[in-house]
Amino acid sequence: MGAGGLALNLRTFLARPALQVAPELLGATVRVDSAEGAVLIRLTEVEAYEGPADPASHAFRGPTRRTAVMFGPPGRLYVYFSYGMHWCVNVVCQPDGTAGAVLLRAADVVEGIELVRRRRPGVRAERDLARGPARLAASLGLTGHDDGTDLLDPSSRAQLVTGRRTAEICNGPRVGISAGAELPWRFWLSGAPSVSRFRPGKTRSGRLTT
DNA sequence: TCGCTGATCATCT
DNA sequence: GATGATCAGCGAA
Repeated sequence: MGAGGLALNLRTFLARPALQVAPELLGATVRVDSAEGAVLIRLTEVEAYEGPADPASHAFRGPTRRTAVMFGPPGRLYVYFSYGMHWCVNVVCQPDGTAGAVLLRAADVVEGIELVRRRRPGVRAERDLARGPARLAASLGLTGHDDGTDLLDPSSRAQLVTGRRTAEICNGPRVGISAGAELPWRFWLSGAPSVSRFRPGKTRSGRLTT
């Protein structure tokens, strides 16, 4: 098959608002190669961050040195350092010149689980390996060094492969933000064991439509 | 299972 | 100088 054509379709797929792209990324896989081996994960939870219109987005106040990648072409990784100790990974959306990104919040490890366990010693449950944005980044071995990596360039060590969804999609409020927290822009696969347990709002009966 | 807290630093005001 | 798209560990219920 023509890898170039596939990449072109993916580019078009990603050059849309994050709100549209985010739910469709669920079930897709991300592969990251390294000297130690490859790790393959299947996305189970994501969050949409739009551009300047979204008060919770890093792009809210326009482009800065850190957020420059978000304003560039779609299909690249936006990796940022958070809370002084964690890395978080986004996939850039929207056409070149417009900001938007999808935060990768959780995933199931499909391949390379031995390597992931070496990277995350002390984690027992398999579902916890990549549950949460910082854990996901750690599992993949991604850091600020990978900021700007083009997921659609075959020579990149990180690759995005669209996949078939196998479960229903749920949505709800985003996690860990103050502004725009009421927007239901977090999406996850129903019943996926690796989905974050965080439920902001403290509503115990936070049952979302099936 | 839930809720609180400390750790720790790049980025921006 | 303040802030944060977080996590792990702890104690209480």
